[in-house]
Amino acid sequence: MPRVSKEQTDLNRTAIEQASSKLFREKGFNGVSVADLMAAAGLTHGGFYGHFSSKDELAAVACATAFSEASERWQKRMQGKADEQQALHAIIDGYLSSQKVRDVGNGCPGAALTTDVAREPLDKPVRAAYMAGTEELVEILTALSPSPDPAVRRKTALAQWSMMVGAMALARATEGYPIANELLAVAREQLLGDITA
Amino acid sequence: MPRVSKEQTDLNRTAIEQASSKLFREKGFNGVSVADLMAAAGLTHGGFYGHFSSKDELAAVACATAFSEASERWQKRMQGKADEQQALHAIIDGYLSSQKVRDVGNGCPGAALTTDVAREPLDKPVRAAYMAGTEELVEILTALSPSPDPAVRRKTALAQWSMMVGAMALARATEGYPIANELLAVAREQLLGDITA
DNA sequence: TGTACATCAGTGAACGCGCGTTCACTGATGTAC
DNA sequence: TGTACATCAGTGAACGCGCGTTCACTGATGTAC
Repeated sequence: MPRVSKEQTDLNRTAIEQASSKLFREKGFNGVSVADLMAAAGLTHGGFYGHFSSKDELAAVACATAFSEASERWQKRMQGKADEQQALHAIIDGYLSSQKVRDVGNGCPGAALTTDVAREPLDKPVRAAYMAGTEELVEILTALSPSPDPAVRRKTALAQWSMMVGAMALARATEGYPIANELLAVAREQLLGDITA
Repeated sequence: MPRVSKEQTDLNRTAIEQASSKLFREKGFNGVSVADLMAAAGLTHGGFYGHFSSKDELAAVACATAFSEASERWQKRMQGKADEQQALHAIIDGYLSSQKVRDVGNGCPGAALTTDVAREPLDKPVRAAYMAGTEELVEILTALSPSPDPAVRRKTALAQWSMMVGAMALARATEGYPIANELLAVAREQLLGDITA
């Protein structure tokens, strides 16, 4: 039953993007096939190239989608918080949860895709997408820094970002061992302690 | 010209391990084929299963090898340093170099293999190898912490480790953009500043 | 508004290719006398 | 020490399989009258 309404076509494309955004984070770019992605979107593999020119192109789109989702998640956590300190607290606390260790598919693409992106050639579109997404999240952290000096705010945000990504990536790789929880706890303590102090 | 002396057999096995240790870090477990690994060791693919029972088993061995190399590299950097503070300085400074961003194959496996290991099932041997290697490096950092309290030393080491791995992984993923160097610089500043302070 | 037809989103078979692993074979190494 | 032979590390063809991508086809959608 081919040919589908324009609305359905858009829905299908969105479904592919969202399935990819999730599956790429879980299994990496090379860990999921085009057929897997299409099946997860409820379609068959042949129609893929009607939506995207290559798997590479989709990787970039899915990466951007994942960062957008993360950004929205952060915005949502900030809502209703009394001040910047509490907003930052909510973001970091939500980020470094042991639940997120297991749920890579709905977690931060910054931590889930690092090495995948790092292994792509420098001119691949996914690299630009990853970098833009990173800046988007660092921007949010920067806005929440208490310092009046913009340079210090930026530095604080970048240091927080490195620690958040590092602790989460390491906790995932050491999942099941005591050190995984230690890493999360120490990062939380250090990052939240810095805020309160 | 098959059948080779026992000494040569050992040399060949070591060559496979070292080539794998490097290539897995560069391209990931799924990014290199058994044939690639054997070719890099100067052999043909068929002989692989005389040395290892599977690619999975080799992944664990290569992971352990990479961490051992890293540990030795750290020990070497510590040599001749006047005190713990200077030794720690040397390790961190060497770790966060922009040269290491490009030379993944000779860099820290902790940062190079995070997501690869995180995607392996919990019972795979490579996970135990990664965890043991992590503990090995964290141990070194712990020994260099200035605090008299063992719990504090451990926490300091874990926080440093998260920051080092996070900054390096992110710098690699954003290589070529200004933020890559920013991330390295900020992490260095924060980690080395903590020492001096 | 109804009808006739062109469009084109999605299907599934097929393509060439590279993967992890197996295996019959080779011939230098190692050993038994 | 020299010789005859068994061993087995390494070779390369072959296996079944899944990959990214292409393409002829289908039939509901969208359009022109």
